[in-house]
Amino acid sequence: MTTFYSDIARFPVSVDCVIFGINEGDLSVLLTKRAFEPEKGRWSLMGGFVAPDEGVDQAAKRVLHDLTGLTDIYMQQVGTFGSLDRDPGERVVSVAYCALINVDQTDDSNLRSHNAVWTPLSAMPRLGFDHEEMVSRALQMVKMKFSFEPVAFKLLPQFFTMTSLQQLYETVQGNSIDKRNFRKRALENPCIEKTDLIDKTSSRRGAALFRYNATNFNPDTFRL
Amino acid sequence: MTTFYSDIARFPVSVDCVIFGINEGDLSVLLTKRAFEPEKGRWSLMGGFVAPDEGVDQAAKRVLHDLTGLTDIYMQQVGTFGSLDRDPGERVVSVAYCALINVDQTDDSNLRSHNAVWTPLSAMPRLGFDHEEMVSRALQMVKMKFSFEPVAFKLLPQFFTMTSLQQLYETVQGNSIDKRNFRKRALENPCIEKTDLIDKTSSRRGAALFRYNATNFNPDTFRL
DNA sequence: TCAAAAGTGTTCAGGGTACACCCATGG
DNA sequence: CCATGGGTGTACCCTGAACACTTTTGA
Repeated sequence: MTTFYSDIARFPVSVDCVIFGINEGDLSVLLTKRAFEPEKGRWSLMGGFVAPDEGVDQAAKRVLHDLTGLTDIYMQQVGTFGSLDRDPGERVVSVAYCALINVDQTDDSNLRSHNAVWTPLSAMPRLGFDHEEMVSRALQMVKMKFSFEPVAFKLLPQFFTMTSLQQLYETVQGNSIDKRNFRKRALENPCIEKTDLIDKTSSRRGAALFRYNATNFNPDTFRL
Repeated sequence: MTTFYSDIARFPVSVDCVIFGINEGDLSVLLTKRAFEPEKGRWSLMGGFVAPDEGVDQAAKRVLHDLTGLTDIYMQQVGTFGSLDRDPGERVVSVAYCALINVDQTDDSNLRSHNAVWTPLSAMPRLGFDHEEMVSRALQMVKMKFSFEPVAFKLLPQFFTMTSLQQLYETVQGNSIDKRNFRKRALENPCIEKTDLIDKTSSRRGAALFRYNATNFNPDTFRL
């Protein structure tokens, strides 16, 4: 390859992943306790450097995959953080990504070997670098999308009850929602399908299980 | 400074600016004809490389300032483009920014010396690199913000008529708006203030000039 | 006097919100 | 039989959309 650019600075480029999941009913983020300098011993997001033979988005998927074992995960760029002093080790430009995953599908032993822990948003420790800013920006982005895009289902198992879906919306949006209004709105979306399955774990009566069907998703009418 | 990271790749990081303005009534973008390889002779966004002693956001402001002479300009990150092959010259990671400026305030001679031209969105040529994607993403972002944030005023002169404000909204949103409804909504926002000034250039009767007053801006109620 | 843009209220419908009771079942 | 969560319909209000005529003044 011919190189046209000379005399210009080059920087390490990293990706940092804000990974959201519902753990024990709480909206949580995967955090790791750093095993290396800089910021050794502090909690931080899972990240990694972009390699010469991979795109930046690709690097984010690799980091997520190494940590969780998951592939084909929806990831969204949150933003790029490029202040001079954001990394005390060296000047690094970092691209933050946000992922929404179903906690049940993660490989627990893998998480343990990376010192990764699901941490409820309500009990977040201080994070190293500018990772708190990344988390809050990612959260804000998720909140915005929740009403107009079917992102909630990425956090839930394939089959879920209306109550669990509603609780998820209440958690993320931080308010309480009227049950009847919520169910009415939900069922207006053809992509939310009732199945014949019944969940008996949460009540004596049993609750119908629903499923998200992407085939019936209509981006113009979806609303929740 | 101690360096903790070794054996990792380093890349040139660039910024590219999608600069919107209203030129002769058209929503336009500042494009330049590239004077250097790669992609010499093609139209592209104005960009530059991030220097070792400046933050990424700072670099974007510098590029904008060099081109337009403007300072203190609202710039918003659009996203980071990091595909392997996005730049034929060398692998470059680029952060796209979006700026909204008032065309009247730009230094025309400066623009000329940079081969920069205001180009209506309706007559965009093909752009080099992945700049078309950057423009469309930036435009989408502006459209989203237009209703809920007072960004329109960044494109207009300090004093403006209701009609010009409405035309701007119609242009950006791509629809036509009822005059009475628009004016009613506009005046519900205390940050839009009527002045005693009258513009006689656009009609025999003369139109009242309004002003955006940031002091009275309320982020929770603003709507247009 | 006429052309051209400025300015001004009301009506109606649809969507969103508030609200309370019966059902099914396991223990 | 009772405690627990599941499931259902209606009334009202308010916001957003549709709609037409008068005013001013320079040429």
